[in-house]
Order: sequence, then C-alpha cells, then structure tokens
Amino acid sequence: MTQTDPIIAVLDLGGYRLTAPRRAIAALIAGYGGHFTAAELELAARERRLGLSRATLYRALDLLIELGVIERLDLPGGDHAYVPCARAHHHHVVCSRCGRTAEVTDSGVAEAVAEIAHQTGYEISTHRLELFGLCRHCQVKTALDA
Amino acid sequence: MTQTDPIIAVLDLGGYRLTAPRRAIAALIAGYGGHFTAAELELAARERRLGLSRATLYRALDLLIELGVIERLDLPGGDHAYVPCARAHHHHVVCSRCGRTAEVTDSGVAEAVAEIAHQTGYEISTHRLELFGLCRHCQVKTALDA
DNA sequence: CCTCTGTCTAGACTGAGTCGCAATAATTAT
DNA sequence: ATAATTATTGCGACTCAGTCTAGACAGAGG
Ligand SMILES: [Zn+2]
Ligand SMILES: [Zn+2]
Ligand SMILES: [Zn+2]
Ligand SMILES: [Zn+2]
Repeated sequence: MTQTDPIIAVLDLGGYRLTAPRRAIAALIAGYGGHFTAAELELAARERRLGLSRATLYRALDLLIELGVIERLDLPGGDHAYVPCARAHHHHVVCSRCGRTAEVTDSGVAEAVAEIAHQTGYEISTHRLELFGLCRHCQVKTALDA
Repeated sequence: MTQTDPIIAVLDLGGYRLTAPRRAIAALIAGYGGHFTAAELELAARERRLGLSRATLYRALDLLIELGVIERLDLPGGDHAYVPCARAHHHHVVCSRCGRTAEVTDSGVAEAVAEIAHQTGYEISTHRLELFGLCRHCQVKTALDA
C-alpha cells in the first residue's frame, strides 16, 4: 500500500516506467511469503481481473530477475519458482511442504567453493546453492501427524 | 563395445530389461564427455537412424535419473542438461564455455549446510549445488585470446 | 496538452515434455 | 523350443510454458 514497495523502488531507480501492470505485479509478489510460480501469478492476476497478458507477466519477471529483486529457483521436481529477495549474493532454503523460504548468506560456502576451485582447477565464477527441507512450522505439524 | 558400460550394468542390476533402445541411449550418453541435453540426444539418435521415439528417450532419462547414473543440471540460462555420474551424493562444476564437467564431493559443503540448518531452524534434507566457471583448458584459450 | 518512445494486449506460435493405448519383444515358465 | 507374461516401445495427439509480432496505449518530460 505504501510507497515503500522495494520492487517499485528499484524499478523507479533503474529508470523504468512505473506502469499499472508493473505495480500490479509488484503488489501480487509482495503478497507471497515464500516462492511463487509464473502460473500462480497468472492465475492470481486473472482472478483479480487485472487483465495482464502473459507476455507482460513474463517480461516483468525477466526484468525483475535482471534487477535482482527476485530470483529464480529450480525446484527438485524440475518446476521453476521465484522468490522475492535482496540483491546481494545469497541462497535460499525452501520448505518442501509449505513453500516458505529463508535467505542465507554464503557463510562457510565460500570456503568450500575456494577449495573446490583448488581441487578441480576450474576458475569458478558463479554458483547456485539451493536447500530443501522442513521449516520449523512444518516440522511441528509433521511431528503431530505421527 | 565391451560389456562394461556402467549404465547397462546398473539397468541390469536393477532388474530392468536390456532393450535395444536403452542400449542405444546408453551408448550415446557414453559418447559425451560433459553434459548433454535431451534435444542433443534426440538429434543424435535421429542422425544415426536409431528410430527411437521422443517418449522412449524421456522415459529412459527419467529412469536413469532415478537410478542415479545421470543427474539433471539446471543451467543458469534455464536450460536443462544431464551429466553421467556416480551415484553417491556429489556436485558438478560446469565449464560455461565448453561444457566439460567435473564431479566434486561435499568437502566443506556439509559443514556449511549444518551451519545453515542451525541458523534458519530448517531441517534440511536435500541440497543442490551447481558451480560454473572455466575449466583449465578454456582458461588457457581465453588468456591467448587477449 | 503534445510528443516520443517504452510498454502493453491479444493471440498466434514454438518446442519441450507427457499420455494413452495398441504393438512389440525381453523374460520366464512349460 | 514354444508359448505365456508383462515390461517396454512407438505413435500421435495433447498440454503447457514461454516467446514473438504488430498495432494500440500510456508514462514522462517538455
Ligand atoms: Zn514449511
Ligand atoms: Zn553463494
Ligand atoms: Zn572448458
Ligand atoms: Zn552436497
């Protein structure tokens, strides 16, 4: 609601036009706690009669990725999902039951990467780390189900 | 040529039928040093007049993944590729220029994962780490191009 | 306001991957 | 060897994500 939507802010800063579709998409994204898929966004948009075309949706996602305010995850099953996130390098832990995500820093990973570079002789420029498991919430629920 | 194709061996061990299409696919895969895509396999099969249907190809890939003799990579650009590999848990470093891959163990990563679990409270069950950079070969080539 | 141009819509299109089912062939039993 | 069993294949139609094009539209700045 407030002017402080980080996505809008970044778009503005980047000199991109603050159009109605982009504002709508930003609002939808802000509504998700964890990850969301393109299909979910599309459905949500349709339900709310926002009238955005698929093309616009995908272009917006591409742009937001480029700007680093969302990131694409490749779920173990092969599906693609997105998470809103900070722009510095980091990774995500995804709850495989409810989808909640948490960001984590490279703590410790950097050393491992350096070690790997040394062992293999590769000059490593990028890496992606994705972690999957149960969030606290779902750990409890699972315990109760037993 | 020899009976020692690891893919065939694993299929046999798992009690799966050693059919002509599977043998053909195993042979094709063995021919790749680094990663390959489903489309590449399909093309190679068509060129050699092997007459396998797409469905069979994809079913075979799924099976081989399940058996752990190949693994699916999600390239940064969003494409999917596969690498033949050992069955124990490990990760891949992919040369972003020539596609050569190397396997690396969890050395160091495990600690980082434990630390992340502790920090976030998630009970982490799986993780995927993919590294991208230049292999030794391509480092040299790049240096010469300068 | 008016213009310039970035962005949007609609809908056709592509290409990866899937599905159901009849035909085929690797195993197993006889 | 032959027949019976059933996993696997091929086909072709299908779905669905994502892309593309071209004309209409609407921000931002003057
Ligand atoms: Zn959860
Ligand atoms: Zn990292
Ligand atoms: Zn290389
Ligand atoms: Zn690992």
